[in-house]
Amino acid sequence: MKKSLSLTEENYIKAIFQIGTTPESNVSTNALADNLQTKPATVSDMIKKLSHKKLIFYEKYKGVTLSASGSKEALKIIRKHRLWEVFLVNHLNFKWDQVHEIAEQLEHIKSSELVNRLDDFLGNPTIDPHGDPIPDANGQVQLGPSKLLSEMTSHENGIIVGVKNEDPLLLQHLDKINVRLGLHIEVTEVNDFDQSIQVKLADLGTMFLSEKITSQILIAKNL
Amino acid sequence: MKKSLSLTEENYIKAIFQIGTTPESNVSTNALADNLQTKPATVSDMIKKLSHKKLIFYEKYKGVTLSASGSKEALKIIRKHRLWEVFLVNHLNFKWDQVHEIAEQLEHIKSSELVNRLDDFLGNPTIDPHGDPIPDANGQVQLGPSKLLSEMTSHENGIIVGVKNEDPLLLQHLDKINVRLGLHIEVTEVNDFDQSIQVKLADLGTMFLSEKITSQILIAKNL
DNA sequence: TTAAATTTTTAGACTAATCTAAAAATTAAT
DNA sequence: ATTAATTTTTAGATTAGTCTAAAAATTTAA
Ligand SMILES: [Mn+2]
Ligand SMILES: [Mn+2]
Ligand SMILES: [Mn+2]
Ligand SMILES: [Mn+2]
Repeated sequence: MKKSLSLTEENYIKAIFQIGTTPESNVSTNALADNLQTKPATVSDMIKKLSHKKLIFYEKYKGVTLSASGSKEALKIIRKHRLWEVFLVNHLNFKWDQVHEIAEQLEHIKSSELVNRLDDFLGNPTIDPHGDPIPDANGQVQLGPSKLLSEMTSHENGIIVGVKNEDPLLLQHLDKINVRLGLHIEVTEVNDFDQSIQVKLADLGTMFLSEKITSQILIAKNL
Repeated sequence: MKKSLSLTEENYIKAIFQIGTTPESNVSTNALADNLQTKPATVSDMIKKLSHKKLIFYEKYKGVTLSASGSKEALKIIRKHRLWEVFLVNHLNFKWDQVHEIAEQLEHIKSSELVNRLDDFLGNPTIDPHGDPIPDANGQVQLGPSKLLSEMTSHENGIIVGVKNEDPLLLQHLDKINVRLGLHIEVTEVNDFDQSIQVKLADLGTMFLSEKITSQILIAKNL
């Protein structure tokens, strides 16, 4: 039986997964240090360990990518994180801006039985409170097509399906201006100078959104 | 703001609380080493640290007792442990013999907001699945009078209100012989030789119970 | 009340995770 | 194509938590 990952190792694996885009872009030492709020020297050490454990592929000075077993571990952690976020919002009445920090702790609880029962208790949700897809017990994620609101042009429309970032300040702001998942949105005007746009939100009227915000909002085609 | 306790420190504080009886019996180094599955030398070191942090009172070679702040911390951890056990049994359909290990992890999740919301979600339970009282948000526990089944004499009767031990093998055995919390029990005979007793359980008829079992079962007066 | 047994503490060492400072390799700019 | 800037790795320390072995204190027994 292979020994289970330490909390720190889990956080590295998750960070590598989340920084790395598809397909396999090599994740740099500095990017990891940044993401994990640690120093490059520390990352270099940990990378050697994870590489030795065959969780990542590593060539000196070339960055890392997850191996198959590394990806599997990452997906398990992300699954737990997102299921717990659903629990916190749907059953404990937390707001979507309050759950990420707590889920950062809960995602490390080790018990596959617990995760699967939690999944059932929650009704096998497919997305978390921020619109992120929840991997199933086999690590499969199904992810509908979507694009950033910042990439849409005049008269394009769709449904708000996610936010890319879980910064509480962003989420609270979106709450305040009534931008929520599931709402229909239509771009009415794009300002070429600063990329700010005007949108019509469901039946709540029109509003202006800065590029800082539109670059964090995911829209799906309104089929 | 005082830095929060490490997972290890929390486990020491909890162990000291649970070993120490009322009033303040000094908890020995060996008892702690035993309970925490570690070595006396390790305990000696940690004791110095906890003493320095004023969580325990310590005199060399004399054992330790919790300070007021130490007790407060212990009660917070125990509250979390027991609330999570209620969640696991009542909402995720775990059996009472399956929850202790998982609760050992969940009890270290740090968020008072989470604990209090969980408490409300569960309906502010006063006991956990093993009959142990759950401290409230202020650390208050209310504990009805009870005695061990092993201390009862012929014709005494009462209600089964708790088990002292969470060993899965004990709990599974109690399940198998239909010994559950809330049942009425009457001692029909005590065997002086081996302290085994015969009992009448609710309307399930009579059975024999060894001292090993009766010494783990708590009975309250049937008022 | 000495001696023996037990408990507890100290001394010294190890691992995981971290840091700073400096060296080495890579990448970008002249 | 050299040089300069940046990134990454190594070297050497540090802290928390742990261990073994040995010394010191306490408790128990003769
Ligand atoms: Mn999150
Ligand atoms: Mn999320
Ligand atoms: Mn328990
Ligand atoms: Mn319990």
